[in-house]
Amino acid sequence: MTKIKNMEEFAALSGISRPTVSKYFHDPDSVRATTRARIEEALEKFDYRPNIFAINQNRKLTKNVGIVVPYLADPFFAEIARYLEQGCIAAGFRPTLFSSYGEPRLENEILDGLRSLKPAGVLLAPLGRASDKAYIERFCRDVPTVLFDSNLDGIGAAFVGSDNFSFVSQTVEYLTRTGEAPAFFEMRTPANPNANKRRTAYLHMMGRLGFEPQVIKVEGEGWAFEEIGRAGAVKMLERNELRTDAVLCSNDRLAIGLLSACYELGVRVGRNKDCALRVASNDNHPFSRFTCPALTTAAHDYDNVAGRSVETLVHLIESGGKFGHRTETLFPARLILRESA
Amino acid sequence: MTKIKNMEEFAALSGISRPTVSKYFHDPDSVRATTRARIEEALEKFDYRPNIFAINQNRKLTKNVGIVVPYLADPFFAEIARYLEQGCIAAGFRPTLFSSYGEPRLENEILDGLRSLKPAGVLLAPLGRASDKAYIERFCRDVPTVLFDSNLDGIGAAFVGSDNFSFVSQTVEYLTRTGEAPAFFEMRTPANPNANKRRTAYLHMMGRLGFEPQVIKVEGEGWAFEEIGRAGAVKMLERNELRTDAVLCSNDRLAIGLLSACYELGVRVGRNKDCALRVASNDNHPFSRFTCPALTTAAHDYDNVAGRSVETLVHLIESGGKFGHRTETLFPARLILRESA
DNA sequence: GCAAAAACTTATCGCGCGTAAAGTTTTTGT
DNA sequence: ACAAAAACTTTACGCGCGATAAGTTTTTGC
Repeated sequence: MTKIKNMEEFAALSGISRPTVSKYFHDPDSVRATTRARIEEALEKFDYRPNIFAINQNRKLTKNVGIVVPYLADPFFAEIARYLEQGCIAAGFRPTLFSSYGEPRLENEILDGLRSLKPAGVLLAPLGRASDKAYIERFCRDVPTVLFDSNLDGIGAAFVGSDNFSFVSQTVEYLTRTGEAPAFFEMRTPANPNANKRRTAYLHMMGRLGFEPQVIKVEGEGWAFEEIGRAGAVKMLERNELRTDAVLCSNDRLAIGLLSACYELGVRVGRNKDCALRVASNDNHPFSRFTCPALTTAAHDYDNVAGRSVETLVHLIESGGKFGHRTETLFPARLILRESA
Repeated sequence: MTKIKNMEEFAALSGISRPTVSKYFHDPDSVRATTRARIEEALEKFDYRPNIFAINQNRKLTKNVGIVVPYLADPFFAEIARYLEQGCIAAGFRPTLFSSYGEPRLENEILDGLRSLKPAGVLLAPLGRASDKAYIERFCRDVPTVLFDSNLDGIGAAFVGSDNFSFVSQTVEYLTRTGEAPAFFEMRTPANPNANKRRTAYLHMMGRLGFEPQVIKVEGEGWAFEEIGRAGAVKMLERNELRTDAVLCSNDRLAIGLLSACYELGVRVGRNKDCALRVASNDNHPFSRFTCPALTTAAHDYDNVAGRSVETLVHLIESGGKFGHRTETLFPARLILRESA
């Protein structure tokens, strides 16, 4: 088991010329089966791996893929990042995960750093409202990028996400069918464009069904949604602002805060007779099963959103980094009934 | 604003020789103030960045740092990863984040991939029991590595984590002082060595205080701790196994599941007279504030654990990758009293 | 079995930068 | 002001691999 320094040495030991070995590492199926076997035999004996920096320096197209999410400490993004990473690896790419942790400055820096990684493509869930859109647009002009989760009009080669109307229409329909029409509970200045789409969908659905809408906007900035939801809910409940006994939260993290407030104030939540409030929400956050009571929510299709995002990116890369026109793919929600509504 | 191809061109444009420019990028303080000014002036005008692959290929020591955690969808690890990333950046390194998602095979693959990144150092929170310890040990022999959160005896140049005895002693002391002595609630085969230390500390404390210990071991494998805790708690409560009215959970995620079970079964949790159970736990998980009731827990010193981990790694790197002897640094817990106990 | 196609070999260049040596200029301390 | 030290410039090589061209061997199809 000698230590192998470079591909030259390894090629000599395997009895194959270096260019052919190089071809093998680029795509094992591009060489003859017999030579592939000889290389792989040598590979077992000598445990050599090409120098990744030398590879990337010289290849025009690397196998790197950047995955950028707005806040990794949010289990929703951690979860979808997990799917995306696995999808990229399965497609033969080397994903690297980045989180901008809610800071536009950091988001820009990540894109800058990504540039110098010469990535074949990037999967980007932008911060949203806070994003430096011109900056991102410039980035997308240079690097094949698929946006996911959070759409920015016209930016990136494609968008893959969830159909917010499907989310809200199902919960509103369910709530109105089984009880009173819901109020809508959200942040005053949501970080994410999905929030706006959800509010619009709520207003639309209420109009269509002939109910009077009520939108409760709570104060707070940043990504501490649970605390913002809790504090806002305390105010809302103490002031008795609700004109109905049902609340639809813009997202599960707000709902978690709201349920926490209800518990503190002794407001019973659920669909039983002795309950004062029904609460539903959106996202199927990994913890929504464990709130008290368990949260009725509209679930993202994690599998399909992540899967299609990767597919689209691979397709984009194979198409040379440009699409004829920008596509937007939306997956519908799946309503998950639990105890809270 | 011409496009600059390489350092040669940039050096010419800035009026400084290439080797000096190279030195500047390695360490801006290593060049004279006047030349530094000239370079930085040119840098603003021309926006050039050295090719990161060429740098890393030729430097014996890169500025890369790998951060490896066992499960990034666990907000505890996402949170500590956030601190670590920021610490590494502040120290002038380029961190890359990896998660083994509970799979030993993936953990090994990450270490393999890390090897070829020639990292200056690695911050590793191993899976624990499931880890391939021989594999990790071999890795640590080649790459300067600081373990954090989860200790593996003798592996890595140093360990930084939390003092499990401090966690458990404070909660046990508090619970016994204010009511009945607690039972200990944990997984039968915990993934993490901290769990074993916590059980031992519990038994020790109970002995010291003269109480009869009771350890409840719930079934379940993997990293879905909430569901394991919930299912186990349902069984425990239905069978009426508890010989006390207080439960100390091994970690917050189990506690979240337990609280969920209590809610479902109508068992009131808290320190009020009308409550049937008190629940305390360990970790100060980001969501522990929002459980119902809010969870009394022993908090990790995120700041110090992450800060010291980075410090130790930087020190290790500056020492040439080896320490005289392996150090273990433990930070005590801070007891956080909330409604659950 | 034969020609064409496919896969291989040898040879050579280039990528962008780190690094070292030798010579030149600038700064420093007194 | 002067010598020593520090910082710079020029020159040159090497890192490990991608890529290409020209020539050779093997495979393929009929």
